[in-house]
Amino acid sequence: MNEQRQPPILLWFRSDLRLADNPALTAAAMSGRPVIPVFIHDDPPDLGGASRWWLHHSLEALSRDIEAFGTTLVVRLGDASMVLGALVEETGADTIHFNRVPRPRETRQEEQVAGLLGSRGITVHGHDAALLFESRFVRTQAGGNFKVFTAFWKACMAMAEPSPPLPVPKVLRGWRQSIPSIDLETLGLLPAGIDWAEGLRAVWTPGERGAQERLTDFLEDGAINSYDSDRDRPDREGTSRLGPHLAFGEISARAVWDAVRTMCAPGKGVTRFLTELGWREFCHDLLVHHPDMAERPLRPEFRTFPWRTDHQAFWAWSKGRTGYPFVDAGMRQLWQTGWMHNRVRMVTASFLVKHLLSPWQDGERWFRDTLVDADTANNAAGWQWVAGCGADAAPFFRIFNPVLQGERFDPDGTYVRRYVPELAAMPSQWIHKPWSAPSTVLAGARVQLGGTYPSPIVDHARARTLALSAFKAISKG
DNA sequence: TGAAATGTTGGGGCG
DNA sequence: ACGCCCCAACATTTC
Repeated sequence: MNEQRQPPILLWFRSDLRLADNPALTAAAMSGRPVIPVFIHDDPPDLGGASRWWLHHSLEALSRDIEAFGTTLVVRLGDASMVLGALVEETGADTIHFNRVPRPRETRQEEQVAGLLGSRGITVHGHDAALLFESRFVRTQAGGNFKVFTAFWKACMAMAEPSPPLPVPKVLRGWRQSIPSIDLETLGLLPAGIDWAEGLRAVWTPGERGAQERLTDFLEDGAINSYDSDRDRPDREGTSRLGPHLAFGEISARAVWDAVRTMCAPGKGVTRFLTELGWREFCHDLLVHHPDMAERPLRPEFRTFPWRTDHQAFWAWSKGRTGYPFVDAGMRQLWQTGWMHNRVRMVTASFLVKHLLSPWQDGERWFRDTLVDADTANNAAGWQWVAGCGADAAPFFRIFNPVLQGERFDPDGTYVRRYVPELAAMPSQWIHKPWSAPSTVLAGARVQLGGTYPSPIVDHARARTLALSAFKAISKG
C-alpha cells in the first residue's frame, strides 16, 4: 500500500496547547501516519475576555511551533463533534487522538465525539495529560472522593510519582493536501473596541516557549526556595506566575513537577510549591464530582444565605474603588494585567463576600472574565473556599481585615503604590488606612478622601458584625 | 491560608 | 516590705 494513501490521524488540540509532554501528539506522531493537527473553537460561554486574548496568542504560538514540523494547524469554528465529523469526511481520517480535559463541559464533549464518531467506525483515543494524578485513581478507603485537601494530597503522595514528561516528537508527518482552515482573527478572540490588552501584553508571553521561560526563571533565580514565605508577598516576585500557562496547557503539571524534582534541592519552598500544584489537582477532582460547583454552594445551608445585590458596591469593588487600598490595588492589578496575586485574591474575594455580602458567584464570574488564568475548577473552588461554603473551606467567620492584611503582606505599601498611584505619596504608616491619617499627612500626600481617592464604601467593624449575624441566620439549626 | 474578644500572667510603679 | 493596680505580652476562646 502506498504510504501516502494511508488514512490520516486527526490530532485534536484543546486545553493542551503544547508539543512537550503531549501524549496525544506523541501517539499520533509515533504511528508514522500523516497527522492533521486541529483546534476547534466552539465559543464556550464561560471563556472570559482575558482568556480569549490569551487563547488567541497561544494558538498563534502553537501554529508557529507546528509549522516548524512542516505542517499546519487547522483552525475551525463550531461544535467539536460536528467539525471532527466533517474533517473525517474531508480527509478519510480513521483515528482521532486527543488529551482528556477533566472538566464537565469538556468531558461531555469527549463523550459526544466518542459516540458520534465511534458509531461511524472511527477510533477515538483519549489520553491523560492534564493532571499529575488522575482523579479517578485518587480515592478514599471507602472508594469515594476526598473532601479535605490534606487527606487528598496525602493519598496522592502515597501513589507512584507522576510519570516523567514526554519529549517533543522529532518528526510529525504532514498530510498531503492542504485543508481549509480559518484565520485566527476570524475567531474574534481579540478585543473588538478599545484595546484593553496593553497591560496584558506588557506582562505576559502566551505560548509554550513563554511557559518554559517562566518556569526556568522561577527555578533558576531561586525564588522557589523562599516560596514558602514569599508567596504571600504581593510586593515581591515570589510566585511562579505559571497559572495561565497551566490553564491553557502550554506546559503540563507533570513537566513542572519533573523540572522541580530534577533541578531543585528539597526544601520547604519546594514542598510548598508542589503542594500548590496539589491544590490544582484537588480543585479539578472537586469539579469532577460537583459539575455545578461554579453556581451552587457545596454546603447546602449556604443556599439560603441572605446575599445582597448592590450594583454600586459591586462596581466599586470590580473597579478597585472600595476605599480600602489593599483591596483596590488587587482589583486594579487584575484589571490591568489579567492577574492578581493569590494572597490578594483571598482578601478581595473575602471583601466582596463578607464586607459587601455579595453573592460569591458574582465575584467568580468577574474573576473568570478578567483573569488570564481563569480556570473553572480553581476559580470556583477558590471562591467557595473563601465564601466558606466549599469543601475544606475557610469558615465564614474567618473575615480578613483588609488593613491588617495589607500591613502584614505589603508592609512598605509598595504594592499599593504601584496599582493605586493616587496614594503613591502616602507614608507607609498610613497607606493601608488613609482615613486614619492626620489631615496634614493627607494634604502633604495630595490625597483628598472622597476626591482623589474614595472614602471606604463600608466600615470594616460594622461590615464584620453584619456578616457574622448574616452567617448566624443560616448556621443555627 | 484570621481577627477580635476575653483570659492569664508577670513585671514594675506606687502608696 | 507588701499588696494593689495597671497594663503589656502572651494565650485561649469565640465569632
